[in-house]
Amino acid sequence: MLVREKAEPILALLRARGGRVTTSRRAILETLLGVAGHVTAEALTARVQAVQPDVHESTVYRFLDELERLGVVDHVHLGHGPAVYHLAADAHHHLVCDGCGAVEEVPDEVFADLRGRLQAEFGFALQPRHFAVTGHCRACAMRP
Amino acid sequence: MLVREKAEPILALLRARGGRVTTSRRAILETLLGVAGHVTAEALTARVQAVQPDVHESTVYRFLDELERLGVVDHVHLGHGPAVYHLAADAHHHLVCDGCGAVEEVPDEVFADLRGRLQAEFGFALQPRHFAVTGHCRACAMRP
DNA sequence: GTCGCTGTAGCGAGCAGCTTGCGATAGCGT
DNA sequence: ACGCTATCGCAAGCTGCTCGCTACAGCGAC
Repeated sequence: MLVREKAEPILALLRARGGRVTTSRRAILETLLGVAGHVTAEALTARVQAVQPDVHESTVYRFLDELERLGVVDHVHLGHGPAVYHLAADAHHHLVCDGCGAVEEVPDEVFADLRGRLQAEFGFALQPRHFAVTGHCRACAMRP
Repeated sequence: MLVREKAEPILALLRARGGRVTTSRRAILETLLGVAGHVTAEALTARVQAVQPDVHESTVYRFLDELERLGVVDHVHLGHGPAVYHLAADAHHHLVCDGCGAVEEVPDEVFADLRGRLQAEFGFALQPRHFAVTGHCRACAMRP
């Protein structure tokens, strides 16, 4: 399983920081690595519990927090619902439609001009990852 | 009181749509008009209750919703806390610092290039009002 | 005025999405 | 194998809103 190989260096990093590698954590990490794209904490918990039934929701939240501190994952708020988690290596930005909720991923490069401008004019280092950028998708823009 | 004059056309609009003007609603609207900038629903409720003690939190939420449907106010999520409400007429965007939580308001015009690009390349009509744009302010960008 | 239809109010309970305190358990360095 | 302590599962708690209910109060019509 490729996932297991990807998990090892992360677990090693965790250990190096004085953390402990438990069966729950291994299950959570491997599940997360096996998911393509976005997952909510709830969905991730459900998937983990399919393998290790008594891994608790709170354990998942605590470990995701830890992984975030290690720089392995990020969480993003796409709208009014739960946050979604994804691998930090897979960095990108999100356009979310206010009308239908559709999510489109866009490369960082699209934000280059804005980034330069905010830096120059406001000294602000843009990092638009934590919240999605909202608007209306092509289909929803047609209607009022 | 200037606020009372600004309230009237809005209340008239509300009435025209079949809504009713109650003392609670008048108090909420006048309080909102008297607040410069952003308020959370909770803070607004507290201010209203200083004048009309038994206006309930749920009434404030319901009326803010209504005002949002009328296009009078907008709510924005600046970060992980409660949403803030402000007058729709006072439209602008928000830069929020992930480090210290500082909020900077920027004119819409700064987003013009990005808007054009997202429109051209993705057919996406940018409306980045509902969620703040995150990053690091000058001070926080200095430190890791 | 006052009648009556119906939109709103206040209240309390409920809900989603997370967070926390706790005693028990299990990693991992020695 | 031992012991320190990080982490666990669990339940309860918290915040920020939302909803269902019944009584009340706008507002148009008479």
